[in-house]
Amino acid sequence: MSIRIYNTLTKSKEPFEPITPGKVGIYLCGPTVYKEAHIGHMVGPVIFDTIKRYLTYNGFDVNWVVNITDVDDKLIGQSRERGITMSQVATEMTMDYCANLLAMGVDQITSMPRATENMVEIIQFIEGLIEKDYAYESSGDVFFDVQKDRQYGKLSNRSADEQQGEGGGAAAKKRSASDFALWKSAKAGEPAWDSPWGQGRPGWHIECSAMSRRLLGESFDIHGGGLDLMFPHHENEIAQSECCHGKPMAKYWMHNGLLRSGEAGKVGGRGERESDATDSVEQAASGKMSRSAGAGGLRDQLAKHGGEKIRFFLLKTHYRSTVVYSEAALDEAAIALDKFYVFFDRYERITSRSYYLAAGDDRKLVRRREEHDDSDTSGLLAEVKGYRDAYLAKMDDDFNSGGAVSELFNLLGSLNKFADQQNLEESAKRSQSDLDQFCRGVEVLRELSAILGLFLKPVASSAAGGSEETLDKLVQTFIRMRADARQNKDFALSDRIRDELTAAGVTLEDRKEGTTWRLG
RNA sequence: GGCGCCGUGCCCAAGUGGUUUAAGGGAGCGGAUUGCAAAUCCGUUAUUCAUCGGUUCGAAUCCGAUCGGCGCCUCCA
Repeated sequence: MSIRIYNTLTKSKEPFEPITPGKVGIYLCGPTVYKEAHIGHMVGPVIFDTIKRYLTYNGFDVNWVVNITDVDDKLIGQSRERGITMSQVATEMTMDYCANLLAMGVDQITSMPRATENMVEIIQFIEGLIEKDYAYESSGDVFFDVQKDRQYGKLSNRSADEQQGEGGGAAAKKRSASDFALWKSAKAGEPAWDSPWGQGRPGWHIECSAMSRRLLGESFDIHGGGLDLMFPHHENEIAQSECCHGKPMAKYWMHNGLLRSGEAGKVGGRGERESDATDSVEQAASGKMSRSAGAGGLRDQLAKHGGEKIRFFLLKTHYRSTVVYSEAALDEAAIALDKFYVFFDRYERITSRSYYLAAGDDRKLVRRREEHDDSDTSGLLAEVKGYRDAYLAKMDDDFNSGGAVSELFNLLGSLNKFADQQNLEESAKRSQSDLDQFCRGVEVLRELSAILGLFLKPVASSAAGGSEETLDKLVQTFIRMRADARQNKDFALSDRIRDELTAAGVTLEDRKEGTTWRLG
């Protein structure tokens, strides 16, 4: 079974065959860094981070590029508003973006080129288009001549004359309304770069054509981005690159679904949105996730929920679907995730080792899928293999992370059941061979979840550093007091101790070999 | 208006021609376990996949119509 990818260009799933065997080039359209990111900006990075992990797991050498747009009208606007330079705005917001990516576990990006650092390449690219007569200069501006591109509109299935293009002052300079800017002349006081057409800055689309060529070549394997970028951005990228090079820009075009913000009280959903006659604030906020919709800062959301929860929440659903973001939906994801965290504690009780060390270091986790030893097919391991095969089949099918997650739950259930039945928590009753089987099953769980970028390292406890130890001592004291009460059959007192701890956020669990506790 | 996407149990969600008389998670209910819980396990909640027609030996999966939702056509990921 090989990997298949849904290609927007052909509207069908196609077998994945990279242009150069063994190597994969991916370009993902990144952010315009003028304001702090919101959760919607993380959908693409999270899914492509997962895609890269999966391709690496399958033995490919992946080069993943995410661009940073650091010159643009909105950036200029921010710099004026805040009284700092455009470059300062960009640097600040790029750092914010990168910090958010890391918090979400996105650490697979190979390079993040900035538009302003690629001016030479951009200008050369525009010159090439002018030479080939696909672009023209018009009093300091340069436009792409859409009429010259016979194939224009093939990605989004539109014809050139349907497109409005930029209006305003630029319209008068254009040969036809659908032409779009490659280079914009600078007005007084705007950041500008020297060019053959005078002082100015690049248009929105050209940086992606120029930087992808520099870093990935004239033709590369996968180009990705949000569904909203399909038109006009990606269409224009195709026009620029393919007219310039005379060959396909990217073999596979992938578009992720967009995030919507949902109203409180509803878990989410693809379809309905309740519409009241009154135009309430809540209603205005329920809809497309965008900066204007008051989606809430990602920074706050990350602080509140943690990156792993949000990542899991996004990966639970197929990347091409619309996801509705709400607190209720996130709470549900948290409950589901907890099943794994609870199991990791169980693993630790059984083996006296941290789950996070179960299969060596992280690099070993992302090994080639062929490296499996399936010679041992005894009871548990046969089941484990079944779930692993199902998991990989789901991922092979257009990176169906939602389906893959369900196999993770199946695997988890299998491991819990085995631990129950073979009394693995009671050292006197268990057998070494059962323990070995169990550990090998857990290694598979760790390996498969690593593909999704989950459970790679312990989630930072809400209690900071040193106070963690103090908290444990404190809780242990209560546990001892409660144990005494239980000895004396004073259940009223023992229950009160437990209830009050629960109210304080500490859950107790009585086990054969003693009482344990956890937060939450 | 043009171009697309979607409608699966109480909620979320995979599946897109037969191995599915439909995964997985949440919620509910019943049971095992527990002093009672928590956690875990077992059972249970869609003869049905918006509706109506059609194609087919066979459809949630293909085609058409209808209803409902969503996105893009404005430099929003």
